[in-house]
Amino acid sequence: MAIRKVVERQTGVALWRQIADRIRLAISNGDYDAAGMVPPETVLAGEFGVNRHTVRSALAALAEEGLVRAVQGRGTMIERKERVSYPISRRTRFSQGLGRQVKEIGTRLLGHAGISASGEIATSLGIAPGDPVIELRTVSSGDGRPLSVSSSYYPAARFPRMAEEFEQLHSVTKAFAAHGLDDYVRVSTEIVARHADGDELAKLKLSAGAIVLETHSINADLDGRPVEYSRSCFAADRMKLKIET
Amino acid sequence: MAIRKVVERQTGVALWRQIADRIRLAISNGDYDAAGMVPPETVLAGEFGVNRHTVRSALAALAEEGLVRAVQGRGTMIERKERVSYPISRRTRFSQGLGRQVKEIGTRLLGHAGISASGEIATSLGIAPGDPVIELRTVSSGDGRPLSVSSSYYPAARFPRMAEEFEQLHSVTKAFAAHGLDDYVRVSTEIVARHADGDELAKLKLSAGAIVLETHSINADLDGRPVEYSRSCFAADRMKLKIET
DNA sequence: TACACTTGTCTAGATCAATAGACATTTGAG
DNA sequence: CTCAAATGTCTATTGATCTAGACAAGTGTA
Repeated sequence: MAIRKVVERQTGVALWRQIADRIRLAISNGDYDAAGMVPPETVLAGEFGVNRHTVRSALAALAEEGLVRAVQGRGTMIERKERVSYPISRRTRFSQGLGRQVKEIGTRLLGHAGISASGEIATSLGIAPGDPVIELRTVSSGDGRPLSVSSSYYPAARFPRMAEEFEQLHSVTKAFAAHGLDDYVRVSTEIVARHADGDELAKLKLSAGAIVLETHSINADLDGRPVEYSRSCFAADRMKLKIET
Repeated sequence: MAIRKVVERQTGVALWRQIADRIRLAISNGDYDAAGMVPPETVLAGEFGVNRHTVRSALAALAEEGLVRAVQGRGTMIERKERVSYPISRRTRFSQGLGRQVKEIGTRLLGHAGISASGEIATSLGIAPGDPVIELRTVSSGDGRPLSVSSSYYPAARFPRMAEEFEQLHSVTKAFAAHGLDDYVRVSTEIVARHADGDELAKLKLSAGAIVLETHSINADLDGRPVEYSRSCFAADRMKLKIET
């Protein structure tokens, strides 16, 4: 059959990258599960209507990501296909949600700072502009692959030891508990998608041109008072967000 | 000051496109609101560390999108900056949610078909593989700009006249009501981000390399029986998703 | 072993992306 | 009016991307 899959020229996105993105999507959709392999280069070249060399560039990029492995004479095998599902609900907790999908979860503290709340941070936390907040910058990984980078903000008046507690306990939930807050719920989450900037590419170990899902979320205590405002960037080709309502 | 904003070379994404994406983001973040204009080409070229011609290519792409307008001698003015917020909650209804953000909302039926349920459709609707479902393909616009394309699936046994009713009433909620279903709720929504394919680029009138937010959502009646499974693609640079939990 | 099929490598040429510099044209302020 | 500042247009050059074709080398099957 050889359905012609459309790629566009002169758009500022190289053909090999468009094709790499399409193949990555097909792998993660399970389109090639039957064989466990990507179709031969000549077949892909035919489907996309490009030269075989262009397909090879795309496959080389995916091999660089560790997604596929080419073996001369046999073909190109799929090494990894999963896209981790991150559940968002009233009881969103980072490590719990990923649960069985990844064996080993790590959240590393990149840095922390005491700053004064500006526009969106103050609004989201329901405090006055200029009030002190504590900022935690973290990167989270699953099985060694970075999944997200976050900046989280906490009202310093209520959670003065947030940075130190988090450093010790490696958990926001436990750091809240150390301040006497036993429970909290997700109030709202905003989601946008965009291209990753240079800093995110480095921290998430992405190849440039990659997409991130950026979320702005607010957690509140059971009385509805905001306790955390958080901006996270998820590597879009490794994650999906699952909203439970 | 002239902070060096990072763009990466040899990544398969042209510099002018990376820069266009960054400027679009800055506009939508309101970074240039004070002046109502984009900084001069020479300044942008300095910030990004590229030639002025490269910046001009980026601005030309944004002008093509209708986001900015350049005037010789004056500068490049911002024409449009909003990103429509689409709320997702238990009571998600397309047109209600957009409400005051856009004046005029339209959902156009691209086509419909009677098909038999395959894997994900059957699973999501809780019916047997091979059972008949009705597929509606639609494109939704706000103030003339296309915002999303969707394929929605309904169990034909329960909603046999879905296509005809929708065609008449231009509303899923009303078409459900015509079948005797007065209320339904959003059960789950999965969100991934990826590059748009050729078909989506055309239907959403995007410039290639653009990003879409793809959602897979399930709506159910008040007894928890699924009534709709829907796959939607939102133009990521025009929309954000707001989750209320 | 012989063969079909696959990936790996090389060369050469065409087109696109980016840089560099020069100069024209328009606008708004003094 | 005069001038500075901004966008518009042109030429030339370099490097990246894509195409085209040929052949080498590894794999699995008959």
